[in-house]
Amino acid sequence: MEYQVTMPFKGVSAVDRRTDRRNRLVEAAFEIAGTEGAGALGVGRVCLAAGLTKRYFYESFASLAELQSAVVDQAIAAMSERVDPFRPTTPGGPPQAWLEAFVGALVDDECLARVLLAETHGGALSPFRHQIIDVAIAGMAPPGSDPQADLRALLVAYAQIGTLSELCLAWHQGQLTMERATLVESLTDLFVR
Amino acid sequence: MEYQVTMPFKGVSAVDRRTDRRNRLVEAAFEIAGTEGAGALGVGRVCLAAGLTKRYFYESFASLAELQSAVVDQAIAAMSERVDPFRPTTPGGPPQAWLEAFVGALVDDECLARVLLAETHGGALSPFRHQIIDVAIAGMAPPGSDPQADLRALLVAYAQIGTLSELCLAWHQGQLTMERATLVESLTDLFVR
DNA sequence: AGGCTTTGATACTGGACAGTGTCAACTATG
DNA sequence: CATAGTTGACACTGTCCAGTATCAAAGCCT
Repeated sequence: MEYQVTMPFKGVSAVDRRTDRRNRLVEAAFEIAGTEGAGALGVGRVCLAAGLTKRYFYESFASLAELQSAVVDQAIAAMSERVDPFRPTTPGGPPQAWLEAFVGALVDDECLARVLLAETHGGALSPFRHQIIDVAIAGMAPPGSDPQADLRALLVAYAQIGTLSELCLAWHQGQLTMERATLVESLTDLFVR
Repeated sequence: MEYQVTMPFKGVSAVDRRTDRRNRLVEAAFEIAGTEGAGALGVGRVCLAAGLTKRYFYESFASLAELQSAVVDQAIAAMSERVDPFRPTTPGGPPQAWLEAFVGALVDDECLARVLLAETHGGALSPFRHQIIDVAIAGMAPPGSDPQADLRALLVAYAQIGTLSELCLAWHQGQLTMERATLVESLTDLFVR
Protein backbone atom coordinates (compact mmCIF):
# COMPACT_ATOMS: atom_id res chain seq x y z
CA MET A 1 0.00 0.00 0.00
CA GLU A 2 2.63 2.49 1.06
CA TYR A 3 5.40 3.27 -1.32
CA GLN A 4 8.99 3.41 -0.07
CA VAL A 5 11.73 5.63 -1.49
CA THR A 6 15.23 4.24 -1.15
CA MET A 7 17.45 4.66 -4.22
CA PRO A 8 19.31 7.72 -5.52
CA PHE A 9 17.95 9.26 -8.73
CA LYS A 10 19.57 11.79 -11.10
CA GLY A 11 22.39 12.16 -8.66
CA VAL A 12 20.15 13.10 -5.76
CA SER A 13 19.62 10.93 -2.74
CA ALA A 14 16.19 9.60 -1.88
CA VAL A 15 15.70 11.74 1.22
CA ASP A 16 16.87 14.89 -0.56
CA ARG A 17 14.39 14.35 -3.36
CA ARG A 18 11.68 13.72 -0.85
CA THR A 19 12.31 16.85 1.22
CA ASP A 20 12.76 18.91 -1.92
CA ARG A 21 9.33 17.85 -3.13
CA ARG A 22 7.83 18.64 0.24
CA ASN A 23 9.40 22.08 0.24
CA ARG A 24 8.12 22.78 -3.24
CA LEU A 25 4.62 21.87 -2.15
CA VAL A 26 4.71 24.02 0.95
CA GLU A 27 6.18 26.95 -0.95
CA ALA A 28 3.54 26.72 -3.65
CA ALA A 29 0.79 26.47 -1.06
CA PHE A 30 2.16 29.47 0.82
CA GLU A 31 2.12 31.49 -2.38
CA ILE A 32 -1.43 30.50 -3.19
CA ALA A 33 -2.71 31.13 0.31
CA GLY A 34 -1.03 34.52 0.34
CA THR A 35 -2.42 35.66 -2.98
CA GLU A 36 -5.68 33.88 -3.67
CA GLY A 37 -6.56 33.12 -0.08
CA ALA A 38 -6.62 29.98 2.00
CA GLY A 39 -9.87 28.97 0.36
CA ALA A 40 -7.99 28.40 -2.88
CA LEU A 41 -5.83 25.73 -1.26
CA GLY A 42 -6.64 22.42 -2.91
CA VAL A 43 -4.62 19.31 -3.58
CA GLY A 44 -4.78 19.61 -7.33
CA ARG A 45 -4.22 23.34 -7.30
CA VAL A 46 -1.11 23.09 -5.12
CA CYS A 47 0.35 20.20 -7.07
CA LEU A 48 -0.04 22.08 -10.33
CA ALA A 49 1.74 25.12 -8.92
CA ALA A 50 4.51 22.95 -7.48
CA GLY A 51 4.97 21.02 -10.72
CA LEU A 52 4.17 17.71 -9.07
CA THR A 53 1.31 15.25 -9.06
CA LYS A 54 -1.03 14.08 -6.37
CA ARG A 55 1.10 11.01 -5.98
CA TYR A 56 3.76 13.10 -4.26
CA PHE A 57 1.35 15.19 -2.31
CA TYR A 58 0.37 12.16 -0.28
CA GLU A 59 3.99 11.19 0.00
CA SER A 60 4.53 14.16 2.30
CA PHE A 61 1.07 14.90 3.70
CA ALA A 62 -1.61 12.55 4.88
CA SER A 63 -4.31 15.11 4.18
CA LEU A 64 -4.94 18.64 3.03
CA ALA A 65 -5.18 19.73 6.65
CA GLU A 66 -1.61 18.65 7.23
CA LEU A 67 -0.43 20.87 4.41
CA GLN A 68 -2.35 23.83 5.84
CA SER A 69 -0.62 23.31 9.13
CA ALA A 70 2.72 23.14 7.36
CA VAL A 71 2.01 26.39 5.55
CA VAL A 72 1.45 28.21 8.82
CA ASP A 73 4.61 26.69 10.26
CA GLN A 74 6.51 27.84 7.20
CA ALA A 75 5.11 31.36 7.58
CA ILE A 76 6.08 31.52 11.24
CA ALA A 77 9.53 30.19 10.39
CA ALA A 78 10.00 32.80 7.67
CA MET A 79 9.03 35.51 10.11
CA SER A 80 11.35 34.19 12.83
CA GLU A 81 14.21 34.05 10.38
CA ARG A 82 13.85 37.73 9.59
CA VAL A 83 13.30 38.82 13.14
CA ASP A 84 15.41 36.63 15.37
CA PRO A 85 18.75 38.36 14.60
CA PHE A 86 17.31 41.55 16.08
CA ARG A 87 16.02 39.97 19.27
CA PRO A 88 17.14 42.41 21.99
CA THR A 89 19.62 41.20 24.53
CA THR A 90 19.54 44.08 26.95
CA PRO A 91 16.44 43.78 29.12
CA GLY A 92 14.17 46.80 29.62
CA GLY A 93 15.18 48.78 26.61
CA PRO A 94 12.68 49.21 23.78
CA PRO A 95 13.33 46.63 21.08
CA GLN A 96 13.37 49.22 18.32
CA ALA A 97 15.37 47.20 15.82
CA TRP A 98 13.34 44.07 16.43
CA LEU A 99 10.11 45.98 15.94
CA GLU A 100 11.31 47.44 12.68
CA ALA A 101 12.28 44.01 11.44
CA PHE A 102 8.89 42.65 12.47
CA VAL A 103 6.96 45.40 10.75
CA GLY A 104 9.30 45.33 7.78
CA ALA A 105 8.74 41.64 7.20
CA LEU A 106 4.98 42.09 7.06
CA VAL A 107 5.27 45.15 4.84
CA ASP A 108 7.73 43.60 2.40
CA ASP A 109 6.06 40.23 2.00
CA GLU A 110 2.39 40.50 1.20
CA CYS A 111 1.94 36.75 1.27
CA LEU A 112 3.37 36.57 4.74
CA ALA A 113 1.07 39.33 5.94
CA ARG A 114 -2.00 37.73 4.45
CA VAL A 115 -1.26 34.25 5.69
CA LEU A 116 -0.39 35.33 9.21
CA LEU A 117 -2.83 38.19 9.70
CA ALA A 118 -5.80 37.85 7.39
CA GLU A 119 -6.42 34.26 6.44
CA THR A 120 -6.21 33.05 10.02
CA HIS A 121 -9.35 34.96 10.98
CA GLY A 122 -11.67 32.28 9.67
CA GLY A 123 -11.74 29.17 7.61
CA ALA A 124 -9.15 26.44 7.44
CA LEU A 125 -6.30 28.39 9.03
CA SER A 126 -8.23 29.75 12.02
CA PRO A 127 -7.06 26.97 14.38
CA PHE A 128 -3.55 28.43 14.15
CA ARG A 129 -4.45 31.96 15.11
CA HIS A 130 -3.74 31.48 18.83
CA GLN A 131 -0.32 30.17 18.03
CA ILE A 132 0.56 33.12 15.81
CA ILE A 133 -0.73 35.72 18.24
CA ASP A 134 1.14 34.07 21.08
CA VAL A 135 4.38 34.10 19.13
CA ALA A 136 3.88 37.76 18.27
CA ILE A 137 3.08 38.73 21.85
CA ALA A 138 6.06 36.80 23.17
CA GLY A 139 8.33 38.56 20.71
CA MET A 140 6.99 42.06 21.29
CA ALA A 141 7.18 41.87 25.05
CA PRO A 142 10.21 43.34 26.82
CA PRO A 143 12.63 40.46 27.37
CA GLY A 144 12.35 38.73 30.70
CA SER A 145 8.73 39.69 31.32
CA ASP A 146 5.60 37.60 31.00
CA PRO A 147 2.94 39.66 29.23
CA GLN A 148 0.28 37.08 29.97
CA ALA A 149 0.58 37.97 33.65
CA ASP A 150 -0.03 41.69 33.27
CA LEU A 151 -3.51 42.39 31.93
CA ARG A 152 -2.65 45.94 31.00
CA ALA A 153 0.38 44.80 28.97
CA LEU A 154 -1.63 42.04 27.32
CA LEU A 155 -4.26 44.54 26.31
CA VAL A 156 -1.66 46.79 24.74
CA ALA A 157 -0.11 43.87 22.92
CA TYR A 158 -3.41 42.87 21.33
CA ALA A 159 -4.06 46.49 20.41
CA GLN A 160 -0.69 46.71 18.72
CA ILE A 161 -1.23 43.55 16.76
CA GLY A 162 -4.63 44.79 15.66
CA THR A 163 -3.24 48.12 14.57
CA LEU A 164 -0.34 46.57 12.72
CA SER A 165 -2.61 44.05 11.10
CA GLU A 166 -5.20 46.49 9.89
CA LEU A 167 -2.76 49.09 8.61
CA CYS A 168 -0.51 46.58 6.95
CA LEU A 169 -3.31 44.83 5.13
CA ALA A 170 -4.97 48.07 4.09
CA TRP A 171 -1.65 49.31 2.73
CA HIS A 172 -1.08 46.14 0.73
CA GLN A 173 -4.52 46.52 -0.79
CA GLY A 174 -3.77 50.07 -1.84
CA GLN A 175 -6.14 51.67 0.66
CA LEU A 176 -3.32 53.75 2.08
CA THR A 177 -1.26 55.72 -0.39
CA MET A 178 2.12 56.26 1.21
CA GLU A 179 5.76 55.26 0.99
CA ARG A 180 6.94 52.06 2.59
CA ALA A 181 9.29 54.02 4.86
CA THR A 182 6.49 56.31 6.02
CA LEU A 183 4.29 53.34 6.87
CA VAL A 184 7.01 51.59 8.87
CA GLU A 185 7.83 54.83 10.64
CA SER A 186 4.21 55.53 11.51
CA LEU A 187 3.79 52.01 12.80
CA THR A 188 6.87 52.00 15.00
CA ASP A 189 5.96 55.48 16.24
CA LEU A 190 2.51 54.30 17.23
CA PHE A 191 4.00 51.41 19.14
CA VAL A 192 6.50 53.22 21.30
CA ARG A 193 4.02 56.07 21.92
CA MET B 1 -40.30 28.07 -14.51
CA GLU B 2 -40.72 30.80 -11.95
CA TYR B 3 -43.34 30.39 -9.30
CA GLN B 4 -45.60 33.33 -8.42
CA VAL B 5 -47.04 33.97 -4.96
CA THR B 6 -50.37 35.79 -4.96
CA MET B 7 -52.93 34.39 -2.56
CA PRO B 8 -53.26 34.91 1.21
CA PHE B 9 -52.55 31.88 3.36
CA LYS B 10 -53.38 31.25 7.04
CA GLY B 11 -54.51 34.83 7.36
CA VAL B 12 -51.25 36.26 6.09
CA SER B 13 -50.86 38.07 2.82
CA ALA B 14 -48.57 36.75 0.12
CA VAL B 15 -45.97 39.50 0.40
CA ASP B 16 -45.89 39.24 4.19
CA ARG B 17 -45.21 35.53 4.03
CA ARG B 18 -42.56 36.06 1.45
CA THR B 19 -40.68 38.73 3.40
CA ASP B 20 -41.07 36.72 6.58
CA ARG B 21 -39.41 33.74 4.97
CA ARG B 22 -36.63 35.92 3.65
CA ASN B 23 -36.02 37.41 7.08
CA ARG B 24 -35.92 33.97 8.65
CA LEU B 25 -33.31 32.86 6.15
CA VAL B 26 -31.12 35.91 6.65
CA GLU B 27 -31.41 35.67 10.41
CA ALA B 28 -30.49 32.00 10.41
CA ALA B 29 -27.56 32.64 8.09
CA PHE B 30 -26.36 35.50 10.27
CA GLU B 31 -26.44 33.24 13.30
CA ILE B 32 -24.52 30.50 11.53
CA ALA B 33 -21.93 32.85 10.09
CA GLY B 34 -21.44 34.42 13.52
CA THR B 35 -20.99 31.15 15.37
CA GLU B 36 -19.68 28.51 12.98
CA GLY B 37 -18.11 30.91 10.51
CA ALA B 38 -18.93 31.97 6.99
CA GLY B 39 -17.57 28.69 5.69
CA ALA B 40 -20.50 26.89 7.27
CA LEU B 41 -22.96 28.85 5.16
CA GLY B 42 -24.67 26.43 2.82
CA VAL B 43 -28.09 26.34 1.26
CA GLY B 44 -29.18 23.18 3.02
CA ARG B 45 -27.65 24.24 6.33
CA VAL B 46 -29.37 27.62 6.32
CA CYS B 47 -32.73 26.22 5.29
CA LEU B 48 -32.62 23.67 8.07
CA ALA B 49 -31.88 26.35 10.64
CA ALA B 50 -34.62 28.58 9.26
CA GLY B 51 -37.18 25.77 9.21
CA LEU B 52 -37.69 26.08 5.48
CA THR B 53 -36.78 24.11 2.40
CA LYS B 54 -34.61 24.88 -0.58
CA ARG B 55 -37.72 25.74 -2.50
CA TYR B 56 -38.05 28.94 -0.51
CA PHE B 57 -34.40 29.72 -0.51
CA TYR B 58 -34.50 30.31 -4.24
CA GLU B 59 -37.71 32.23 -3.82
CA SER B 60 -35.70 35.00 -2.12
CA PHE B 61 -32.16 34.51 -3.40
CA ALA B 62 -30.90 33.63 -6.83
CA SER B 63 -27.73 32.12 -5.40
CA LEU B 64 -25.79 31.52 -2.21
CA ALA B 65 -23.71 34.61 -2.95
CA GLU B 66 -26.82 36.75 -2.77
CA LEU B 67 -27.59 35.44 0.70
CA GLN B 68 -24.05 36.21 1.82
CA SER B 69 -24.45 39.75 0.62
CA ALA B 70 -27.75 39.99 2.46
CA VAL B 71 -26.14 38.75 5.68
CA VAL B 72 -23.57 41.52 5.57
CA ASP B 73 -26.27 44.07 4.85
CA GLN B 74 -28.22 42.76 7.80
CA ALA B 75 -25.17 43.03 10.03
CA ILE B 76 -24.49 46.60 8.95
CA ALA B 77 -28.14 47.45 9.45
CA ALA B 78 -28.12 45.97 12.97
CA MET B 79 -25.06 48.01 13.81
CA SER B 80 -26.53 51.21 12.37
CA GLU B 81 -29.70 50.69 14.33
CA ARG B 82 -27.78 50.57 17.59
CA VAL B 83 -25.49 53.41 16.78
CA ASP B 84 -27.46 55.95 14.77
CA PRO B 85 -29.38 57.40 17.74
CA PHE B 86 -26.07 58.50 19.22
CA ARG B 87 -24.74 60.13 16.07
CA PRO B 88 -23.33 63.43 17.30
CA THR B 89 -24.97 66.61 16.08
CA THR B 90 -22.53 69.19 17.38
CA PRO B 91 -19.51 69.32 15.10
CA GLY B 92 -16.02 69.11 16.54
CA GLY B 93 -16.90 67.53 19.85
CA PRO B 94 -15.71 63.96 20.50
CA PRO B 95 -18.52 61.51 19.81
CA GLN B 96 -18.21 59.79 23.15
CA ALA B 97 -21.71 58.37 23.30
CA TRP B 98 -21.56 57.18 19.71
CA LEU B 99 -18.26 55.46 20.33
CA GLU B 100 -19.62 53.68 23.38
CA ALA B 101 -22.60 52.49 21.42
CA PHE B 102 -20.36 51.28 18.62
CA VAL B 103 -18.04 49.38 20.93
CA GLY B 104 -20.95 48.15 23.01
CA ALA B 105 -22.68 46.65 20.00
CA LEU B 106 -19.61 44.64 19.07
CA VAL B 107 -19.02 43.55 22.65
CA ASP B 108 -22.61 42.53 23.32
CA ASP B 109 -23.25 40.65 20.09
CA GLU B 110 -20.58 38.12 19.32
CA CYS B 111 -22.21 37.20 16.03
CA LEU B 112 -22.12 40.80 14.91
CA ALA B 113 -18.47 41.10 15.84
CA ARG B 114 -17.50 37.94 14.04
CA VAL B 115 -19.45 38.68 10.90
CA LEU B 116 -18.25 42.26 10.60
CA LEU B 117 -14.69 41.94 11.88
CA ALA B 118 -13.44 38.39 11.51
CA GLU B 119 -15.23 36.57 8.72
CA THR B 120 -14.71 39.41 6.26
CA HIS B 121 -10.93 38.93 6.29
CA GLY B 122 -11.06 36.08 3.83
CA GLY B 123 -13.40 33.72 2.09
CA ALA B 124 -16.86 34.42 0.83
CA LEU B 125 -17.45 37.63 2.79
CA SER B 126 -14.18 39.35 1.95
CA PRO B 127 -15.65 41.36 -0.95
CA PHE B 128 -17.66 43.30 1.64
CA ARG B 129 -14.78 44.33 3.82
CA HIS B 130 -14.21 47.66 2.08
CA GLN B 131 -17.83 48.56 2.59
CA ILE B 132 -17.75 47.78 6.30
CA ILE B 133 -14.51 49.62 6.94
CA ASP B 134 -15.78 52.62 5.04
CA VAL B 135 -18.96 52.72 7.08
CA ALA B 136 -16.96 52.49 10.29
CA ILE B 137 -14.55 55.20 9.27
CA ALA B 138 -17.35 57.47 8.18
CA GLY B 139 -19.07 56.99 11.52
CA MET B 140 -15.98 57.47 13.67
CA ALA B 141 -14.89 60.64 11.96
CA PRO B 142 -15.79 63.97 13.48
CA PRO B 143 -18.97 65.14 11.76
CA GLY B 144 -18.45 67.41 8.78
CA SER B 145 -14.95 66.19 7.98
CA ASP B 146 -13.74 63.85 5.29
CA PRO B 147 -11.24 61.39 6.79
CA GLN B 148 -10.29 60.10 3.36
CA ALA B 149 -8.74 63.47 2.60
CA ASP B 150 -6.46 63.58 5.63
CA LEU B 151 -3.91 60.77 5.52
CA ARG B 152 -3.05 61.15 9.18
CA ALA B 153 -6.68 60.85 10.20
CA LEU B 154 -7.19 57.87 7.91
CA LEU B 155 -4.23 56.15 9.47
CA VAL B 156 -5.60 56.67 12.95
CA ALA B 157 -9.00 55.41 11.88
CA TYR B 158 -7.57 52.16 10.52
CA ALA B 159 -5.50 51.77 13.68
CA GLN B 160 -8.58 52.20 15.83
CA ILE B 161 -10.55 49.67 13.85
CA GLY B 162 -7.68 47.21 14.12
CA THR B 163 -7.38 47.69 17.84
CA LEU B 164 -11.10 47.40 18.42
CA SER B 165 -11.28 44.36 16.20
CA GLU B 166 -8.43 42.46 17.79
CA LEU B 167 -9.41 43.20 21.38
CA CYS B 168 -13.07 42.54 20.83
CA LEU B 169 -12.51 39.20 19.14
CA ALA B 170 -9.91 38.10 21.67
CA TRP B 171 -12.29 38.99 24.49
CA HIS B 172 -15.14 37.00 22.93
CA GLN B 173 -12.84 34.02 22.66
CA GLY B 174 -11.92 34.21 26.32
CA GLN B 175 -8.36 35.35 25.69
CA LEU B 176 -8.91 38.44 27.82
CA THR B 177 -10.36 37.88 31.25
CA MET B 178 -12.08 41.10 32.23
CA GLU B 179 -15.48 42.65 32.82
CA ARG B 180 -17.49 43.95 29.93
CA ALA B 181 -17.44 47.45 31.42
CA THR B 182 -13.67 47.38 31.81
CA LEU B 183 -13.23 46.35 28.19
CA VAL B 184 -15.51 49.08 26.87
CA GLU B 185 -13.80 51.62 29.09
CA SER B 186 -10.32 50.58 27.98
CA LEU B 187 -11.37 50.72 24.37
CA THR B 188 -12.97 54.16 24.53
CA ASP B 189 -9.97 55.40 26.51
CA LEU B 190 -7.60 54.18 23.86
CA PHE B 191 -9.58 55.96 21.19
CA VAL B 192 -9.73 59.44 22.68
CA ARG B 193 -6.08 59.22 23.82
C1' DA C 1 -67.69 19.77 -3.05
C1' DG C 2 -64.28 20.92 -6.47
C1' DG C 3 -60.66 23.36 -8.52
C1' DC C 4 -57.29 26.45 -7.37
C1' DT C 5 -52.78 27.84 -4.78
C1' DT C 6 -49.42 27.01 -1.23
C1' DT C 7 -46.41 24.18 1.24
C1' DG C 8 -42.77 21.01 2.48
C1' DA C 9 -40.47 16.87 1.49
C1' DT C 10 -37.71 14.58 -1.50
C1' DA C 11 -35.55 13.07 -5.84
C1' DC C 12 -32.48 14.31 -9.33
C1' DT C 13 -28.50 16.49 -11.98
C1' DG C 14 -24.13 18.20 -12.60
C1' DG C 15 -19.75 19.75 -11.03
C1' DA C 16 -15.94 20.11 -7.81
C1' DC C 17 -12.72 17.83 -5.21
C1' DA C 18 -10.19 14.58 -1.69
C1' DG C 19 -8.07 10.49 -1.75
C1' DT C 20 -6.62 5.92 -4.10
C1' DG C 21 -5.03 2.96 -7.76
C1' DT C 22 -2.89 1.81 -12.23
C1' DC C 23 0.49 1.98 -15.77
C1' DA C 24 3.78 3.10 -19.25
C1' DA C 25 8.03 5.60 -19.63
C1' DC C 26 12.28 6.60 -17.59
C1' DT C 27 16.61 5.97 -14.68
C1' DA C 28 19.97 3.47 -11.97
C1' DT C 29 22.73 -0.63 -11.24
C1' DG C 30 25.06 -4.99 -12.36
C1' DC D 1 20.89 -5.78 -21.83
C1' DA D 2 18.03 -7.02 -17.85
C1' DT D 3 16.04 -6.19 -13.61
C1' DA D 4 14.45 -3.17 -10.04
C1' DG D 5 13.32 1.29 -8.42
C1' DT D 6 11.36 5.89 -9.72
C1' DT D 7 8.44 9.18 -11.92
C1' DG D 8 4.40 11.56 -13.85
C1' DA D 9 0.06 11.17 -16.07
C1' DC D 10 -4.37 9.87 -15.58
C1' DA D 11 -8.44 7.08 -14.42
C1' DC D 12 -11.44 5.96 -10.77
C1' DT D 13 -14.37 6.19 -6.42
C1' DG D 14 -16.96 8.36 -3.12
C1' DT D 15 -18.66 12.46 -1.11
C1' DC D 16 -20.49 16.85 -0.75
C1' DC D 17 -23.23 20.45 -2.35
C1' DA D 18 -25.61 24.11 -5.43
C1' DG D 19 -29.39 24.36 -8.09
C1' DT D 20 -33.70 22.29 -10.37
C1' DA D 21 -37.75 19.50 -10.71
C1' DT D 22 -41.60 16.69 -8.95
C1' DC D 23 -45.47 15.52 -6.05
C1' DA D 24 -48.72 14.60 -2.49
C1' DA D 25 -51.00 16.79 1.23
C1' DA D 26 -53.11 20.74 3.05
C1' DG D 27 -55.27 25.41 2.79
C1' DC D 28 -58.11 28.78 0.26
C1' DC D 29 -62.07 30.38 -2.50
C1' DT D 30 -66.61 29.94 -5.02
